[in-house]
Amino acid sequence: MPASRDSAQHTALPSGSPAPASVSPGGADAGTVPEKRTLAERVFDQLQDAIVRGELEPGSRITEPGLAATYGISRGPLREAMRRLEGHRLIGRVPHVGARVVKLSMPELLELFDVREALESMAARLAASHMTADEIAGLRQVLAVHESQDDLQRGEAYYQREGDLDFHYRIVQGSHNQMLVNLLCDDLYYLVRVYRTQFSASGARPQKAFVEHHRIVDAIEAGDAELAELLMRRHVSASRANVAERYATTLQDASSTNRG
Amino acid sequence: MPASRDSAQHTALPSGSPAPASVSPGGADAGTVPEKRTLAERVFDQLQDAIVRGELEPGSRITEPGLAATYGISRGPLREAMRRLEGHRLIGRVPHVGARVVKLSMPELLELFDVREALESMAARLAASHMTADEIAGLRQVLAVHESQDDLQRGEAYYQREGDLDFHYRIVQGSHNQMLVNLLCDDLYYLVRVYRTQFSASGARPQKAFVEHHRIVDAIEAGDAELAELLMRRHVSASRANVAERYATTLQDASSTNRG
DNA sequence: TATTGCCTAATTGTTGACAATATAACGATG
DNA sequence: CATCGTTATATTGTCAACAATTAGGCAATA
Repeated sequence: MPASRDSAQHTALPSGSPAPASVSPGGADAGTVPEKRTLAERVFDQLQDAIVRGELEPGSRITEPGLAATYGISRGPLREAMRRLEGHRLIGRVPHVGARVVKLSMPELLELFDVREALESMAARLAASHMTADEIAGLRQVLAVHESQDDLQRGEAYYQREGDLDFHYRIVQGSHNQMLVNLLCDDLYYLVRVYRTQFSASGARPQKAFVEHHRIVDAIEAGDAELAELLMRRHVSASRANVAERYATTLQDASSTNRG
Repeated sequence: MPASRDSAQHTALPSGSPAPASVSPGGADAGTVPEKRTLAERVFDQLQDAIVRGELEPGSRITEPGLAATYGISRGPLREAMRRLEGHRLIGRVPHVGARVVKLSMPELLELFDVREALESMAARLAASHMTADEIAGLRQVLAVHESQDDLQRGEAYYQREGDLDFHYRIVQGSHNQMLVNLLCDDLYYLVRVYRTQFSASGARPQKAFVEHHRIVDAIEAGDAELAELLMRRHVSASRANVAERYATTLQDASSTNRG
């Protein structure tokens, strides 16, 4: 049983939604209960959150005594949490030297997009075959919320970004391939969020993305695996191209500024 | 720097080969040097190897005092190694209960194949664009050794299996996408090896695989990314179908035996 | 006999102290 | 003045002991 005790709780949806199962008692501060989970697990979640939200400077050094003091635990469980973070690539470690918060370079980000393209297109393909009616309904609801919030606050809205990730998240769930779910939801999507805070990436091309999202759901609902795969591949690829182009522009501006 | 201190040393090739860089002093028993790496790293490698080779029964329980005694270390580093193994999905853990060696079920194995299909087809596509002449030459050499050994001992040869993995391994390296390399070489390929020992899978359809391997290299050498991707996808997919069919046959035999 | 409750034993979770290593500061020397 | 070697400090690696939790055995009871 390789199982999956992970598979993060996501769902930025404000109101009640069909949503997957796992509600888990991990939501915010659940009062002052003695906290049943292990210290290592708790501090792992806290550190993961801190890194993803950018509260821990990307690339900054983190020391064990420092963190242990901050979180009020000893170094034992802390080291286990750090080893886990290392596995998820949220921190980098060098033996006898120390650990640093992950700092994505643009090449690495583009690598991430290629991996996402491969995995998410496969997820869409499987989702078209395996997704249940309920799951598809939930997906449609995500899109609805998604758009209404875009009506409210256009542009690089916070909820738009989380909403986008929620959309992808649900399709991956819909693949019913647990290994895929673990890879994307437990590892890659956290890196995506790190990137978004690190580069303070604007939601980017929301209008086009909306249309693409709808087309993908249509294909999934129609059970057209090939089309769903193709559309998702294009969707991620376009997102990647968008980022790459912005980056190229930035580089160009910088160099011209340096010259002038 | 998410870096990559991992990326296992593979290479089942008997003679000297161009091979990638990282030779590292991790080769076999290097005498009686004081061993520079940390205990946690060493025991991680040892446990990983023991699991992959099937020396630790799949699904069997492993206790910390037991392992600590076996490897002559304390529980601290051992727990860190186990946390890492957990991240690589080679063991499953439940808090306060214990850990078990991974045991792949057939559905999980088929999931693994789907993920491989997605990632490796992407790797082949990138390899077609980014692989150097040297790397391609090395790849061809792998194929040569591969076939000559098949001449020697036909069928489910040990080297054939490792050779097959070596082939895939090098193409992934050739993608020059470090994230892809980490995912496949550090995680998935170990699971593949677990499966091979667990199901004592015969190399399976070696002749057909040979031809497919050659076609893939041809496409990569020609720089035909689309074709390389397509061929790799078919190659993995065929392998999956082969496994699935064997499994179906096994099930059928079992049920008819039960009936008869 | 099956079930329930307690109790013992074993294992996991956590801690603080000790040893080994690397970074940085500092002074000596060319 | 720059460079090299030494020392000092801080951090990481490792260990052994203690606390908390779980699983299994055993007796008592319906």
